[in-house]
Amino acid sequence: MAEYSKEEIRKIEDKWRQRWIDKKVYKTEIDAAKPKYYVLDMFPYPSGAGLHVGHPLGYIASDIVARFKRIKGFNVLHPMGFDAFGLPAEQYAIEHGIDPAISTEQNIQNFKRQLGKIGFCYDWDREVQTCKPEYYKWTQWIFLQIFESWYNRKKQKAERIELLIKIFESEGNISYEFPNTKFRIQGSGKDSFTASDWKSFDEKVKREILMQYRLAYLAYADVNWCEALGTVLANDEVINGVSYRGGFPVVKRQMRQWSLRITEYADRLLTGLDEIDFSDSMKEIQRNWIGKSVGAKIDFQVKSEKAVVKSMTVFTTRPDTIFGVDFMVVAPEHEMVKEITSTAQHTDVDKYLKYVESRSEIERMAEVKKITGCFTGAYAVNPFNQREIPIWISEYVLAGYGTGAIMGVPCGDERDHKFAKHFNLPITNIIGKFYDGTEANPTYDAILENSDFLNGLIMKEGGKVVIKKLEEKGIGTRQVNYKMRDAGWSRQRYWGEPFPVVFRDDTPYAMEEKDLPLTLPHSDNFKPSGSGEGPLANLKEWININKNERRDSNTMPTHAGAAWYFLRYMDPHNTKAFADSKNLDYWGQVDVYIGGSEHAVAHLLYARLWVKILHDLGYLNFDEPFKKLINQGKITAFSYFIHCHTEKRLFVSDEDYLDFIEAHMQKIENEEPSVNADTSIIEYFLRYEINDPVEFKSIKVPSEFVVNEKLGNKQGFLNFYGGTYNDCEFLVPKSERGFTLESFVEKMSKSKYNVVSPDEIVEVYGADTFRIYEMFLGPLEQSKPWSTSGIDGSFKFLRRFWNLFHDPTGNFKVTDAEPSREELKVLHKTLKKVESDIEHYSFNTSVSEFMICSNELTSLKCNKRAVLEPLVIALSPFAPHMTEELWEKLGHTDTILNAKFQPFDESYLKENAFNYPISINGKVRAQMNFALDMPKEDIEKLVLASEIVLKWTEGKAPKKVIVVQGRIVNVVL
RNA sequence: GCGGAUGUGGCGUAAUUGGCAGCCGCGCCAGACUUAGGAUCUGGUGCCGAAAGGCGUGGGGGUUCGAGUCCCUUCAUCCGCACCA
Repeated sequence: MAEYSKEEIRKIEDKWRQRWIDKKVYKTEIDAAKPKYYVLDMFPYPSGAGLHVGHPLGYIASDIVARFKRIKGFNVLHPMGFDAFGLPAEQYAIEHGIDPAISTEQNIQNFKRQLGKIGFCYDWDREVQTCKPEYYKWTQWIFLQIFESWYNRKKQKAERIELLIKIFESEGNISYEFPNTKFRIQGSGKDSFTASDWKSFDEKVKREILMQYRLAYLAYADVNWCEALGTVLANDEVINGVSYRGGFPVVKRQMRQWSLRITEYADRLLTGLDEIDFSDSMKEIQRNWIGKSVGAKIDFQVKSEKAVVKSMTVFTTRPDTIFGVDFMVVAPEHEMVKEITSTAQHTDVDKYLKYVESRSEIERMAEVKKITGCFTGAYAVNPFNQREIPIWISEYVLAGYGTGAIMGVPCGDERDHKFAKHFNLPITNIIGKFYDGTEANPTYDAILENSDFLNGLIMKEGGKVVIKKLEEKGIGTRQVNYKMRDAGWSRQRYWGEPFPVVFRDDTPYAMEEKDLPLTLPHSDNFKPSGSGEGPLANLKEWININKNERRDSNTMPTHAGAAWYFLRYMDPHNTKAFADSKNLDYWGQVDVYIGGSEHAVAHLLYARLWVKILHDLGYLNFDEPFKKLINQGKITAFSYFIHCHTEKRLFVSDEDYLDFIEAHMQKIENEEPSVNADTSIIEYFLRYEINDPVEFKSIKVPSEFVVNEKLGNKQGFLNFYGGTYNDCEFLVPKSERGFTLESFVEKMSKSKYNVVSPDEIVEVYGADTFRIYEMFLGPLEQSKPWSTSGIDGSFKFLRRFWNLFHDPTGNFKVTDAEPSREELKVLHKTLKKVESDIEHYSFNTSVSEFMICSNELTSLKCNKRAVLEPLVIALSPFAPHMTEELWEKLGHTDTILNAKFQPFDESYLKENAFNYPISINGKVRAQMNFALDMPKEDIEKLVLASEIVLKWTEGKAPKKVIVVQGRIVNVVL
């Protein structure tokens, strides 16, 4: 009748999925009476390939948490949406001429269809799609808030730009220097102005000055220009000098770009990490990316022929080593290089600059160990002892970090030391025996020598002393530097949010809120202009509003939509605000955020930044978006290959192939095979006149033809290659255990023929088995290759659980009989373990516990309601369909989602006796049962008197007896 | 080079945080049943050994009555950053 068969599963799962939709069981509303819980998945980019089995891993985990929290009495927000703007849809459009809006919509429908089959408890009424005008209206609106604000360093928070204007009107910028210290006011050429200066500036100059302070600003900046993609890439989209997509070369180029002044938030992004629960590695990646270093900025006087340049500034983290400076190095791109180069060095410097220019980014990165450089002929003067120090240029100093100039301290810095040795520069030792003459020592513990007023001081203390002296002399100060750059926010792309600004006289003005959204115009030409402007520049009537007004041809990066989507879920249909405060205050921070670690820097930093800005501007009462982050491991895939001898037209199994290699290697090494080598395999292949394993080629076998690591569908495989191999013979494997294939782990990808879609698994086993199996694979955060071997175990478990409620003929049979103490113990043990495991995101062990429980109840033949009902509830987060069906069969009319998770009762778990392992010298030799409250002394006596212990002690008194109550007894001889 | 993580049966993994190493599942072995299925059920299964017993958590050393767990050292693999002064 009602066996847990594949047909029955399909019926049950379809039935409940439909009913959940009809009854809107996942609809979420604010409920002040309940504590809230916000469970968030990183929303997917809807790619054309659809979901593969890796995607749902995190979604299943978060779904379990959401359902669990719900039956624990929380009001749970668990939404889903789509990160729908992005490059692939646009590239697809360029190749196939299909509007990204259409292909994206199709992909989203496909994703939703696939997600719908797995039984997730998303409230789809709250779905967001970042490419929808209703949504990106608010992305643009938030962008404008950022544009209309500046960072008040004194208060360490963002404020409205109007406040800054007020300050300028009353005192100029005396107390608020330009964030970009190189900026000079047009006309005056100065970097500061007074209140009356401000009033005298015209509109354009005022706007330009304000632009220097805005948190979203437009500026010429070195950007990563990728010729092949015809666009600018963010730093995190460039890997080893090539684009992360396609691997095309990337060069530096100056462009007028929008940027977010994230560097102002560097410190808060850093300290904020202390109050959120991210993994150590994730925090470390962010810290690394922010790259804070504390040190000093020091001015050195410069002596050069032309004497145009009076001084240079270096950044150092080690001002304490000031007397160990033997040379200066500036970046080849440094602006003063031309001015300070002496006539004698002119040719050499020119030659060197040409060489540096000729080197691509990739070469520079690949050859970081290569030491190059050139003397400029100029000198810097050590401000404390007037020593003249030669100024060099070298590519190991980066123009973009610090001041683009360093002081070389060869005894303390490894790179400086190598440089000095390479160019035969003298090395001053200021750390005595800590420097051995062959290797730099970056210690902080040395007592300084040869260091004038620092002599005798420990290095750790020296820095402060030096900074104080520098400040007295007015030639230096404490300085903090960050590796992190401001975030480039413009993309020369079509498929993204247009910037809600209007240019008048080349100056951007914010659009008014009532005119938002600035919708993305329809286009048939998605190709970038290639000159640096995006495809929107092709739409002349859109770009040029009128003679004096122009729009921005760039769009925002995908990060924009993703930087705040978790806020929109709280109030997704609001047309008056990005979300109202009632919703924002109720749902607050995301309690747990589950997603991949690949978003460690970009997405998570931008989301944190936007929340901090919105917090500063008074829209949010929290300033970190995610309380806890969990990174699910990647699911990789096995790719399979078959060994083929294309000339002899033979296929051979991996097993035989490996034996052949082994025998072959032994033959080469020993002239003749060793005694235990299997020589028959060589003879076997000799029959086909095959002498060497290298004659075989590996041919890809798409994973759909593979069953349990073996070739499962021979004909399918042959058809896949269109009959090319139909004449090939399959050598019968020696073990006769099936045709094993060569396999290794790769990323799951359409092009690698190794993608496994959840659809096929759900089709065969049902969603519940799929969910259980993915969780049972191992710890959530661990990466693992996908393999279906073993999924039967999960299926069998569910069937066994189902069978507890049914008699052998499949009739529902649950009794109201009193459960035995033993049965109750099984129940409460399971409830206890499962609850704590879910709280710790240890889903594999909770599945394991359910298996143990159902095994035990099966052998107890337990079919009692009092035991089974709480278990159905407990299992419902993992297997929602089956448990909902059982719940109904148990006579309930409401959904199991509204049931209550039964807390375990410790009293059922209490034992009064314990089976002590008795170990002798740490080795367990026996078991003895004693009452748990039996005093140690009594246990000791009984143990020592026991036959087994007497056998080992041989009558001698033991040295020591350790009795740990409720744990173990150890007798030391 | 720096930083983070991980090493346990044939495989995926577990071990109440210092207390019986190998739970649960796959696979494998044996048996039962049978409508012969890639089904189901029962039992077994770390390695060596006939057994007694011995050996076992990447290797070496240490602390401890007791170490997969703590400390030192070393090796391997994966991930992130990488001339950041």
